[in-house]
Amino acid sequence: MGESEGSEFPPKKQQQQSENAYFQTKKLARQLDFTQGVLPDHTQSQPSPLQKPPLLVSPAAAQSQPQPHPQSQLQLQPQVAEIQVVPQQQTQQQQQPARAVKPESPKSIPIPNTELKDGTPKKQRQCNCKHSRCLKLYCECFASGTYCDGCNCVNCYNNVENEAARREAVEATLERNPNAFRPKIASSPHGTRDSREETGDGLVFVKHNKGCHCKKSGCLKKYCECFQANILCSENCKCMDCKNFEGSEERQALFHGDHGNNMAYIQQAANAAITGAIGSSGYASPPVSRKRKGQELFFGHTVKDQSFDRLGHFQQGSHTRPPAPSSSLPSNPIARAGNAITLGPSKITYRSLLADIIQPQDLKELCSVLVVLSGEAAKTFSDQRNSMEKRVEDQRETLLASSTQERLQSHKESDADKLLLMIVLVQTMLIK
DNA sequence: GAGTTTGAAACT
DNA sequence: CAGTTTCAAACTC
Repeated sequence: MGESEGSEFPPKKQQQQSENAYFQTKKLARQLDFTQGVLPDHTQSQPSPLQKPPLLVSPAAAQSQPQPHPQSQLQLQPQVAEIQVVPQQQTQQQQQPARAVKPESPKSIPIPNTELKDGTPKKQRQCNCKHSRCLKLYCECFASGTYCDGCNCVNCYNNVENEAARREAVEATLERNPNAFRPKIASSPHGTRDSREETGDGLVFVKHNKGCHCKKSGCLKKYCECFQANILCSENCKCMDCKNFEGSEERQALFHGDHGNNMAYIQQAANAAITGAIGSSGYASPPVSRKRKGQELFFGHTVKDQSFDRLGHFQQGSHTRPPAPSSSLPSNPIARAGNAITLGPSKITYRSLLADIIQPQDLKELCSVLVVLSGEAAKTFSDQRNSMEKRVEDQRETLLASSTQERLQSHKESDADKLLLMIVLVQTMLIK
């Protein structure tokens, strides 16, 4: 058994099945054809600016799950949400209604696994697979639906040249798990963008679809998929000794670390908020370069894991251990219910990425900054198109209005996001 | 950079 | 479905 050659592609099992399942898988493959750009008609899907493109779905999955962003039909789930500043252009794009997006070429499939370091967007991440031929989910590229490009992998089949093998691998993978390429982190059925929009409170429901099964990491290391995605563990998780829950001291210790003055950090967080990275199909956090000491960014313990699940019991941290009286509804010391709105079925609520960075008192300052900036912007554009000026003025007015004491007193965490967004927008306009 | 740890994915 | 093995990323030194 020659080691790296060990596994066959397709695996024997699949080969055997392949005849019987041929037509079925063919059908699947059609939808999964990364190279074609022919999209099934999913126009009923709602293009959600808040939702990253999930995956190609099997027919079954397609039926049972909310439809992803059209683009997703070709782009597999991005592992990471883009958090860089999003120029208005992009915003507009996001707002565009469903439209079939056709990849220019296979190479376009790769999702910008934006890796931000100091605010600099980086290229798609590179895998280092040696034994999987990059044809299994072990491979991040494959798992995210992208071709390997510039990776350090060995014997890679995840490329155009080996499209056939790749396709078979995709089929096999889907056979095992029809949702294999679907986002692991996604808004819950109750937490689509609609919810968020409707509430106006920036609520969003995010959790790991399968949940993690961590045993030793306390769910506070990137081994943990939830942690890596910057979300709290949920009732889906079966982890042990979980510390990735709202209120966890260990967890808080992580992000009360050193990102204090890191503008990039703030910007990223702001962008995440802006782009709606949270709840996206992709991870909400930048994949940050590997080798990081200490668990740097915890961009927002973005999600608020509300304590009760539908059955009235809470899991957080409990997936953990001693059979806590789960039925007795352990008073959840954590759920700092500040904004902990009880959301019925969904126990996760959106929480500002900046909630722990920007304090209530900072809001006023932010307002001031924005007022000044918008004022400058207004001047800058005063001799330009009236519409532009008006726009800025509008923003300014909006801001001023929102700066009232009353507003500040009843501020919500999401205000920080909005303020930063406005600042970014105004700055962008000024730069232009 | 090498070695270890970890947990998801794959396999039995 | 549970247990085991394989794998590659995360992490440590």
